[in-house]
Amino acid sequence: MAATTRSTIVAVARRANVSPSTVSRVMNGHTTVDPAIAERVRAAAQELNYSPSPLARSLVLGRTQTVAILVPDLANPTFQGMLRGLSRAAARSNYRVLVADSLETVSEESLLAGELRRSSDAIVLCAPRMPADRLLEVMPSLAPAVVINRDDPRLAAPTLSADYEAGIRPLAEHLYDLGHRRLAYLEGNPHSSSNTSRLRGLDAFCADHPDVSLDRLPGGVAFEHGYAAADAVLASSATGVLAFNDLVAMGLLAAMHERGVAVPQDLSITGFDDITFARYTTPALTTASVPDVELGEQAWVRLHALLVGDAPADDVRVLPRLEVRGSTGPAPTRASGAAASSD
Amino acid sequence: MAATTRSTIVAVARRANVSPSTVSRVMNGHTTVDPAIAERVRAAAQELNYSPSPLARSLVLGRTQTVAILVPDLANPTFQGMLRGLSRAAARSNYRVLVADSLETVSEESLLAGELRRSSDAIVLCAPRMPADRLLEVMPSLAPAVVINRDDPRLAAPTLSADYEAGIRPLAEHLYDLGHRRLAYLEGNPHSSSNTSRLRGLDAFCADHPDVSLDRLPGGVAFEHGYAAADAVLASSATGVLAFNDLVAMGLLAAMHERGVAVPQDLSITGFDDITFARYTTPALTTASVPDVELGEQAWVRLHALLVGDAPADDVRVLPRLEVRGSTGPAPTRASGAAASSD
DNA sequence: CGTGCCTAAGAAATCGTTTTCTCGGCGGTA
DNA sequence: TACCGCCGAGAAAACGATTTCTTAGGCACG
Repeated sequence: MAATTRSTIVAVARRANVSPSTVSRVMNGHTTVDPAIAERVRAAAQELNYSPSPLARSLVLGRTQTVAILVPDLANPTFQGMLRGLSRAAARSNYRVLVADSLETVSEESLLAGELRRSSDAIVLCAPRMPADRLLEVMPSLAPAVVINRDDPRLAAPTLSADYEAGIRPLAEHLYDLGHRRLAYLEGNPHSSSNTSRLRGLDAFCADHPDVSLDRLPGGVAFEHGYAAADAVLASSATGVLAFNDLVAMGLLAAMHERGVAVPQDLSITGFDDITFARYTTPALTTASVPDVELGEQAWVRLHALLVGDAPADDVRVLPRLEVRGSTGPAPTRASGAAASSD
Repeated sequence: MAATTRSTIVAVARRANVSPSTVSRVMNGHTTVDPAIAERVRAAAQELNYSPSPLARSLVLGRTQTVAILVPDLANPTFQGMLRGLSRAAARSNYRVLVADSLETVSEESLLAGELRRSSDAIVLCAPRMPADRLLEVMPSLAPAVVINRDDPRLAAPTLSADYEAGIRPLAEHLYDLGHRRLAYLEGNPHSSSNTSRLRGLDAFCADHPDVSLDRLPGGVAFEHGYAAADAVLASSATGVLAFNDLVAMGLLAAMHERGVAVPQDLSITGFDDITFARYTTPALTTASVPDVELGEQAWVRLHALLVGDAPADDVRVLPRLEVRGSTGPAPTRASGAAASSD
């Protein structure tokens, strides 16, 4: 019968008439023990429905068989993808994943990271809004750790990132090739590293195309932010809009639909990330594809190397791939332009 | 200076010239200790950058400050929502979340659940495909635990569920009211409880409407399954399709679009769950809304009650809410029917 | 002035393992 | 036959905290 109280190693030892050491040895198959005794121990363990306490093991072994991941927002499909990639890859090595999202609390992010790290063996840090100096400050206490989407060269930890700076350019060029000259960028969080990266890319683009005007508009990171930005977009008289990410683009898309603004005839919209659902919007979203699941998997590969002391694998820097779909089209002629044309 | 090696409680004790007991007392504020000494201890702790090992605490306190959640598929937005709800609610009580998805390995699901449970204080079990008897068998060893979407009355654990049986009926009635008489149901996993629940609901519906014919077609749980079912749907000559969930519906939608079948003019399609993206498809998806995030939050409420020994809150059984959007419309007249009309 | 209680801090037990360390016995060789 | 070395199993230390148990000292009261 299964013991009502959790059975311990000494219970098994008593039942098999051996010492706890021997039970441990049998369970872990470390040293060679007399086959007869081993069998007796296994039987006793079975009867008592014994399995070693992970806690006690962790304490003495110094490893928890757990990795943590901190993401800014569990509602964002991109971070969900990273979590999924990490979780599945780690599971293959019999590691579990401790998850937390920091929501909007940038201030306590580093404390949270520390706590997570202390109850796991390693951590994946995805904190686009944490100030660079603070990040550098806490990193040593977080090791082993990998960082996602922070490209500060001073970071000692392995880094996985998408090259947002280079990745946004093809989107802009795409719009340019379609004849768009008045563009708007719906910003993400102003202080996030991924936002500033995109801005750098766009600045470079503008420098190469003096005939383009680019408006920076307040945006955000989710549907509602894109939705709320609709009026500002129309007021800007831009014909092409680069949204911070797919969610923002979808929100904008919905708002434009409600206002009767035709996409892409009156207005072209691009997203970023290529979340699964980007191809199912109306029209399907032109975007730049970031392999989130793969980033999560690769994060595990880096972490695993750190954990077993292997030579650290190279940093990963993926180039987002332009994905042209229906939400972008030729720039409207001046006459048939969007409602905002002032004359 | 921060110690290079993790500082322990005895290090702090030595530095403050007190016993480890006193340090512990100060850190936890349990007994009253001399203010001067307390200050000395705090200073020492600060200087050594000390924070107690969660592992050691867990071992002696018998709680890990962690809850686990097992979901069948981390890629499914519904389970992501539950995870999010759980994680955020638990975080408010300073609990962390250990996450795992069982993917397609039903066989090892109960082992995985046990492992997860043993390294946490409680578990949320979301295992729609685990056989009922096996579920009943493992539940005792998993307590404290809550179960999501299993309505077996023999279950001792608190249960959170959506009433799929009752919830699918309004969808069917909706199609019926639109004139559809030939319906098809794209099944989920045949052995999943949520699939059989829907089937029960549909059977009842059919019993009340003898003039309706319902085809059961093999489907699945993800985009690709819905996509792949397109030909079978057309061959069935159904005018209204109830997909197992929104993902399947979206896959079907895409396939129909490619085939030039107009939705809802030629074919009406409904989903289930009302994932965030359901309103952004073309046309937007008629579906039944399940509050996944709230289910996750309520799971935490139940778990928390169990953990602190409160009276268990009532089981939750939510009724999915019909959400009519653009993917359903009047049944086509016989002449203008879908491509499958054989003449 | 002595006894008793209360407080505050240290000593030691505990949580459940793993892993040295130690010791007894056995076999092989000189 | 005696000794050395090895092997298998138990004893004990360690992991890093918390918490009971103990004890010393101070204060109040008789």
